[in-house]
Amino acid sequence: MKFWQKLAKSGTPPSIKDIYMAPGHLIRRSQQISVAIFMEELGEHNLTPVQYASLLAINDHPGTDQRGLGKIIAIDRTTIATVLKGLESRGLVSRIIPPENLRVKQIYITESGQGLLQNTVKEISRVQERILAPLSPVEQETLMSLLSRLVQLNNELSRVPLKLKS
Amino acid sequence: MKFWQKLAKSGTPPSIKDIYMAPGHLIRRSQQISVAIFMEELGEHNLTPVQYASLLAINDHPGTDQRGLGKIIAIDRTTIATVLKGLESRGLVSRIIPPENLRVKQIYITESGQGLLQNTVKEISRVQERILAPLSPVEQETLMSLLSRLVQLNNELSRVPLKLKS
DNA sequence: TTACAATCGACAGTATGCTGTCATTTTGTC
DNA sequence: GACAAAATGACAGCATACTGTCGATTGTAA
Repeated sequence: MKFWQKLAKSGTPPSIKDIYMAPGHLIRRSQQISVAIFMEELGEHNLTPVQYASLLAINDHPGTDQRGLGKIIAIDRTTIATVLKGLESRGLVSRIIPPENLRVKQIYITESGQGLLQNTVKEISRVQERILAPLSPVEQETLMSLLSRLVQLNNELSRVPLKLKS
Repeated sequence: MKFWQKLAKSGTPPSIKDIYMAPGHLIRRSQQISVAIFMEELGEHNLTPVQYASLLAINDHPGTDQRGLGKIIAIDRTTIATVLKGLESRGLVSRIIPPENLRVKQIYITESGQGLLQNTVKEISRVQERILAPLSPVEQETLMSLLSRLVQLNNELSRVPLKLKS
């Protein structure tokens, strides 16, 4: 029986040490560390994880509108709008209102944006390496596999479910 | 060889499908889902994950100052200050400047705060259950163990290393 | 004791992440 | 064709997360 089940039965609030073993805390810490490593490697390019993921999504799906891009990488509609506005102001991306649908803004990557993707391949690789560095190769595989299942099967629970573009 | 190592060798930027398998993305998604589940269970108590962790830390280490509390749960000095200000305004916590050290604010949990901890034991238990629900009991153990090692060994890499209070 | 260093809270600024709401535009239905 | 419903971008508001900086306070060493 897990410690939080025991606590729930006895009605006792957890202590701090319990928190250190709780999934929510471990996931939050992992995210903090993952972002910190990313910023160490990509900080000189002024790139954040979300900005990078957005650039990649645009590179793969040019012409998609803002909300659509958000769904591809599971980023909130408001957040993706802010991110794209920033990327546009840096000349990495262009937002175009097509004449046939004045509601949407289609996003395209610029040459500058593509150049940035080319120039960060090694750094991106190092980020993934460093995040998993404490684990053995087999353990790394196991962790990725378990997280994949966790994320896929819980997908609809998140506020912004990831929707693959067909 | 991992896909990002192949890409780094060939100098090719990843595609979106690569991202779906990358540690950074999986960890970010896990965090989104974890927070969403927490808010579903605790939303009616107007409690966020960070607010809850802060309350627990204060309950366990009453009288600690703001920065000290942050170190216990790996929360940035600015963020913890904002969180504690909010908790104080809701009467869950009191911030006291001790006469012997006018620099610091010692934090104490109020009766109201302790009551909140008592009234959320079951919900907190459900949060942990639901996050891990897609995995079998053995897989849950494995995941927690791997994440623990990842977080402990990468601890110093994060901007706010977790420091256990002795 | 005086000068310097370290510590702490607070603020400004930036970015992510989410809710609700609004105006505009498009689409679907009668 | 008119009208309601759906879709989209934008904004306000709140919470987390981090950097850099400042002033006030405390500790240390010359």
